Order: sequence, then C-alpha cells, then structure tokens
Amino acid sequence: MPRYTPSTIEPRWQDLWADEGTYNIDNDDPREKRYVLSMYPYPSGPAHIGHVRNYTFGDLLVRYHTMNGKGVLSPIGFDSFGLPAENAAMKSGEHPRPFTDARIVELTSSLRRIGAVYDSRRTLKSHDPMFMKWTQWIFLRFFEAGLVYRATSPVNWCPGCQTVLANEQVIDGRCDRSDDLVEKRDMEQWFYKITDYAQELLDELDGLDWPDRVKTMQRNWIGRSEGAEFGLPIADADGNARSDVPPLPVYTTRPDTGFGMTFAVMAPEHPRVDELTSDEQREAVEAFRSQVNTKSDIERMSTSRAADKRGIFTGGSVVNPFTGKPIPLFLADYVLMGYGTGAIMAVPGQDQRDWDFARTHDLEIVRTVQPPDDFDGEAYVGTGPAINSAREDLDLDGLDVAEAKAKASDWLIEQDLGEPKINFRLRDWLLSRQRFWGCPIPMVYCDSCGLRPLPDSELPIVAPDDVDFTAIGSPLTKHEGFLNTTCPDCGEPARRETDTMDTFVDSSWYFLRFTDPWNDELPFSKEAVSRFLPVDQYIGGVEHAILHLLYTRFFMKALADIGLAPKDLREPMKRLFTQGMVRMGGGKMSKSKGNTVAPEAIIDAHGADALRLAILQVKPPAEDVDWEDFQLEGCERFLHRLWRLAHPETDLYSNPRDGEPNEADAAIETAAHVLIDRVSNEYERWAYNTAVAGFMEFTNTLYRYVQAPDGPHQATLDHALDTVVQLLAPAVPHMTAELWKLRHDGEHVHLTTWPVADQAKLVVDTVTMIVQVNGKVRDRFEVSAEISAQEAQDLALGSENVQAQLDGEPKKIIVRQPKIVNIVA
RNA sequence: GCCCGGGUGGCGGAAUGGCAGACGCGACGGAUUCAAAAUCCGUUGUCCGAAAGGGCGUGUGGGUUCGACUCCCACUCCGGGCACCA
Repeated sequence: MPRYTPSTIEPRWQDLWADEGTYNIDNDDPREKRYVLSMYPYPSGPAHIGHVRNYTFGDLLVRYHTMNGKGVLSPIGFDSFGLPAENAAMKSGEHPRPFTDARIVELTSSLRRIGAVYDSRRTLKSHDPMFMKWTQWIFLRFFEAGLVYRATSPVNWCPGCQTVLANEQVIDGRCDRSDDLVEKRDMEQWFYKITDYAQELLDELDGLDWPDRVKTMQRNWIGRSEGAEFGLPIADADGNARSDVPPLPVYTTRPDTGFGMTFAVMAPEHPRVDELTSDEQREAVEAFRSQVNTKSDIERMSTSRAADKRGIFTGGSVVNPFTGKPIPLFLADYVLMGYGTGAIMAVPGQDQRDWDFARTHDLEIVRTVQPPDDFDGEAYVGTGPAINSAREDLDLDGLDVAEAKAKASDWLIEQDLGEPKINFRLRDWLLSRQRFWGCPIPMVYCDSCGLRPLPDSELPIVAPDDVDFTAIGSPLTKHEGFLNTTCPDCGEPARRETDTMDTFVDSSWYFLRFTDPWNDELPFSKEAVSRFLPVDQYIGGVEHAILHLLYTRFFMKALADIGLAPKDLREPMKRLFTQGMVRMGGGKMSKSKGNTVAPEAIIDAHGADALRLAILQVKPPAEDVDWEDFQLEGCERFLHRLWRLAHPETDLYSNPRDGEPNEADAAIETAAHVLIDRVSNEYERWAYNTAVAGFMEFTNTLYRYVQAPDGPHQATLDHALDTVVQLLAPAVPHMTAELWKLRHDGEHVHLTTWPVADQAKLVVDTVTMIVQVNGKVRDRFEVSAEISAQEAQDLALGSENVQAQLDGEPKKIIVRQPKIVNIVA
C-alpha cells in the first residue's frame, strides 16, 4: 500500500479544481444559490495562520453546500489599497502597485495551497482600474443623491509626515511612523451621510442572523437616545430673559430634571462662545479655549477623567425656563460640540459629571429625584419620585421619572420652548484620506464653477505612476500632471481633488461586484445582484463588527434607494459568523514579536489537510485560540489511520466476509448513519470541533471492527468508509478526493451527493437506563427503548446496588423511562 | 464607569435540566522490533481500597428542582467592546 504523501497528492487536486473550474458558477446556473463569502483580505504576502483559519471555514461551507446540490458562489478578492503598501513605497521608493501585485500573487498561492476553492474568473482587486472606475462612479451617484458632502472636521495631523492619520495610527498622542506629536487640525473633509440611515440601520439589526455581540456593538455605536431639545433664554444683567437674541438650544434626555438645572455648559468649540462671553472673562475664556485646542484627544480625556471637570465661567448667564431664575453659563471640555447642540443644561443632582463640575466650581446642587433612604452616592441617576419640581403651571412632584419626563416634555411644547428630539451617537462617515494609495475622489476645483464632479466618461481617475515617494506628504499634491486639469463645465483650467477614499469604501460594495464582474456598463446589474444577494454566509473577524459591517449595510440601503440595487434589498449579509483570532502564547501574533507561524512551512511538513483538520479540531470556530494549543500531531495521525483503513490496498485486515451481515456489522451500519446525521448537523451549526471528534471516534470504532477475529463484512465496511470519506470531503478535501478516486474508479468525491441518513436506522431500540439514588448514579441497565414506567421502576428497585443505598421505603420515585429512574431515599 | 463573553482533569476541550470529562494532546503499560522510531492494543479526574465498591469533584456563596456544568440571585477572577454622547 502506498504511503499517504500529502505533498504529492495536494498539488494534483489543486490543479484539477483550478483547471476544471470545479467551483466556477455561471449566473444562469439553475441550482438553488448559496453565496458564501469570507471577508476579502488585505494582501500582505503569504497567508498567515489567521487567514488560513478564516478561509478554511469558508471553504468547508462552499464544498459542503455544493455537495448538497446548491449552486455556490464562492469568490475571492483583495482589499488592495491601504497604508502598508504606501509605507513600504516610502521606504523603498518603489511604486505601491508592483509591490501590491506581488503580495497578491503570494497570497493567491497560499490560498491555493490550503485547498480553498473559488470561482477565479470573478476575482477582483480594489486597485484594479476597472474596480476603481465603479467605486468612483458610485461616489458620483451618491453625490448626486445628496449623500456626499464636504465639511470642516478636526483631524489627526502629523506635522512631520504632512498627512492626516487614522485614529489607530496615533499611539499615545504620537505618530506611529515618525513619532511626532500629533495635532488636532480643522480641515475640509468629505463625508458620506450615513446618519440619514441611522434609524433604519438600528431597526433592521433585529432581523439579522448575526452574533448578538455584534448586533449589540452596532446598537451601541448608533447610540439612539430620546429626549428633548429646548432653548435657554440669554439673561441680561438683571437676570431677565432677553428677547433680542435667540436662546441657547440644549439637548437633554432628562427634561424631568429641569428644575435642578443650576448652570449651563457649552462646548469650548461652540460658535456662540464669543457672543455670550462677558468682556471681563474674555481673556480667560480665550486662554482656556486655546489650551483645549492644542491638547490631543488623549490628553484631553486623561485630564478630564479626573473628578474635577475642567472648565471656565463665561461671565454670562442664561435663564432656566423651569424656575425662571438666571443661572451661570460655563465652558467645559466634557461637553462635546459634535453631539446634540453642543450645549447642555447641567443638573448636578442627577448627573455625576455635572456633580463633579459643580463641586469644583462651587455651584448650587438641587436634587429633583428623591434617592432611596440608603443612597450614599453623589449624583442620583436612578428612578424615584420627583421633588423640588413645581411651579404654577407645571407640577412634577411625586411623579416617577417616566411620567415626569412626559409631562415636562409636553410643557416645553406648550410653552413653545422646545420639542421632543431623537439623537444618535453615530456620526457621518469621514471618507477622505490625504493618501496616495487609495481610490481618488473624482472631483475638481474650478475657480469659476467651484467644486465640480467629473463626468462618467473620464473615469477611472487613476493615480499616476511617475511619482516621488521620498518627498513628504501625499505625492498626488505635488504631481503637476495629475493636479492640473480642465473644468468639466467651463473648460477653464482647474485642479483635481487629491484626497483619496477610505479603503472601507471599496469593501462596502465589493461583494456586489462579485455577482457581475464582467459588466462594463454598470458596477453590477440588478438581475445579478438579486440572483445572489443577500450573502447567505459572511465570515470574518470581529474586528470588523462595527465599521465595515455598518458601512456595507449603509451602502446596500443607499444603492437600493437610488435605484442601482433592487429596492427591497435592504440588508446585504443575511448571516454572519465572526471567527476568533489565532494568538501566540496568549498574546497577539505580530511580526515584530517574531512569534508568527508560517502556514506554508506547516503545509510543507504535514500537508494542508492536516493543518485544516487541526484548525477545525482545536476549538469552536468563534473562539480565540493559541497556536500552542493546536493538535497537529493528532490530526495528522488520524489522517494516516484513515488512509490506511480506506485505501483499497489496505494491509489492516485480510479476512473480509460476504453474505449476510451479523450483529456487529449491523452496529457499524447504524453507526455510519448516526455519523451522517451528526456531522451534517454539526457542519450547519459551526460545531466543527465536535464533528472532527465524531470522525475520530468512528474511525477508532472501525479499527476495532476490522481487526476483530470475525473480520469485517465487506459491503458494510465499504459503505461505512465511503460515508466517512464523503462527510470528511469538505473539511479535508485533498485526501478524501484521492481516496474516493482510488475506491471509485476515478470518480470525484466533491461532485457526489451528500449522504442522507436513513431515519429508520437512527431509531434506537435499546438504551442504557441509569438508576440514581438521591441524584447519584448507582446502577445501569440495558433496556428496550419501549420499556414501561412500571418495568423500569421494578428493574431499578431490583438492583442490589440500589438496595444497598436504601434505608427503608423510598420516599419518592421519579421515572423518566427509558433513560433514568431517580429514587429519593 | 457601562455593555457583552468566559472560568470544567496535567493541557486544548465535550455535554436538548438526566451517566461530568466525548475527541485529541501528554503520561503510563502491553504487542511488534536485535534496538529504537513509526505502528497496533489498552489504562489514565482525584482521594480511600487488593478488589468490589465508596468519598470528593465543573471559579466562590446562596437559591429553584426528584435531579444543576446547564436555570435564578450575589460575588470574584480573566478576556473583549465602548468610554465624558448630556
């Protein structure tokens, strides 16, 4: 019998799947569709072990659904724009394109070597001009639909690199590349109006078959809150409301606590600060504002985390409309300009932040909710009856929080002071990056026409090749050939936008392009999209739980609303699975720590099948796993055992029988059907680790069976082995393909039909009945599954072991035949 | 601070409220071998016992139940997410 040698078997099958296009699917394929998609990777070179885990799970499902008669769409692509390539370019001076292409070749080869199969005709890359064209085209459609706008926004600016940094590039307030101190700068930026969809993004989470954890994270991120917005009249020197200036709007979720508002606070960036600051305080306020401005976020947060909230008195006052009394107006950095109205009513009695601020600035504190008697905290945020909250036309005293909220809110409406308001924490998506290696934003600046979109005919706008990476800042801003163009409207000289798009834009629609990659009239046709969407199973890491997965949902809704995608297609990802990370010694794997695992080396030594099996076996797929915990030896040993057992020239036994099967044969036959049932179920439930245990168990059983003195019954054994090989085919594709070919005259296991368990064989006729005394097992019997309650009880009481535990008559006997009898002594 | 997960043998982990520890690793014993590796067959939670058998065992404390790893309450430790969102 030839040895099992994965190094010769595996490439052969990989070639065959690729050459024959086994997993290609045409759009007019008549089979019921399944769209199985693993998040497309950033091409960083050969696959790392995390990739292998991710793509093994996806590949298993692709092969499993195919064997179940489905027409599976299994595409792969590359998220090929992004920082690492640009950083490498800055180091070497080489253009990021050849660098990126080389990494894609390496990663493609890795994926092929782990046996992952795709419809390679549909493969795409973000930096492919054809893909860029449609990314830009969609941008223009969004622009036309009013979903794109420009606004000033504070950004992280690295003075050394002359560029904007993403939050994750700012480490302890410094640039992760140059180590310069990062500044906050206000710059004009491009935004997608994702907040238009905040409510729908929140509502439709409920219907998604996603991990609860991810749905919760998105809910929190969207952060819907219900409250009221109302105006605080500006007070004159005598404390009376002025009618000549508009009031200061504030947002609160607790209108019921209005009587406890003893001061008001504006964000330092609030546009009305100058107007509302008194002359005496102006200098101090200016000093405070510039101090806040130069602080990085991190400093601002760490200092303000201390109990004393940092702030300053404006010298001005506003009127508390509930009490009619003037209250001082402050500036404080714990109030954020970006949320609500950028100004708040401060109620120290019911809000800890306001409490802290009131204490450091010696301000009045009035409780408006009665805390319980045993309450010994500071601000009381719990429920209770309202107190100190009455005036002539509004009496909240005694009402609970919910009632008081409603009544106070109604009063604000009646008085024409304000209205109920819903706020979201979600901000619009800042999509522009001052980077070279991204998809350029297709807009121009014309001196006479202003900001103009480019016509579709000029797309794609591709970054030039002859650029200098050794200079500081994005090369696009210095490339005259790229910069200078003509205005599409008036034909006069104009400048091109040099910002590129966030790479999350590419990943927000790539899964749609997969359905129609040959289309050169549109990014995708509605027909192709409705043929394959929604994605039946999306697979990726939890690190994308919020941004990527929120952006794809936004894109889907927007594309549907502007008529590019089917109108009723609101959600792109029907089912999501987030697999865990692969770690090293409890920590994250990273090249800098030198603790990476090279999957290619493992494949060289043990084969892709052993690695795939080890990935499936080691832990439930959702959990993080340490590389040290992988059981590669055990998995490899199992594969060798199965090979030896299932190979037609096996040396394990020499005495196969024909004729009538005996009892032992029947037990094997039954076990095979139980295995079909079990594994099918476990594949569906992502319980791959227990499925592998099932294979090992069954194989161990077969070893004992064939080595027993009677020898195996040939037909029974063949069926059992064929079953294992088929069931294992999605998980361990190369070896099972080879074994099946040897056993079945060249046939291809992945084109066979998934076995179906014979339900009649799953019916058990004898079971082990356990007998407990006071919940402890004292005896067990093999009994018929149809045993009566009386028989079961009699059997239990007849047990010597049970009698030894009994002291007199049992108090009570619970019979759950045929599985258990519990005797209470 | 708030919101999620999770604590089970020497280790990774199994277990619709019904035999805790499947399967694998490791360890130990046996077969094979001149010998070893590989392979094959066993044993392996822990304590007492020669054995039969018994005591104790799923982070801690309580509760519900005939019966709890599983459900409920409180606590604790570990991991993750968000973090002044009014």
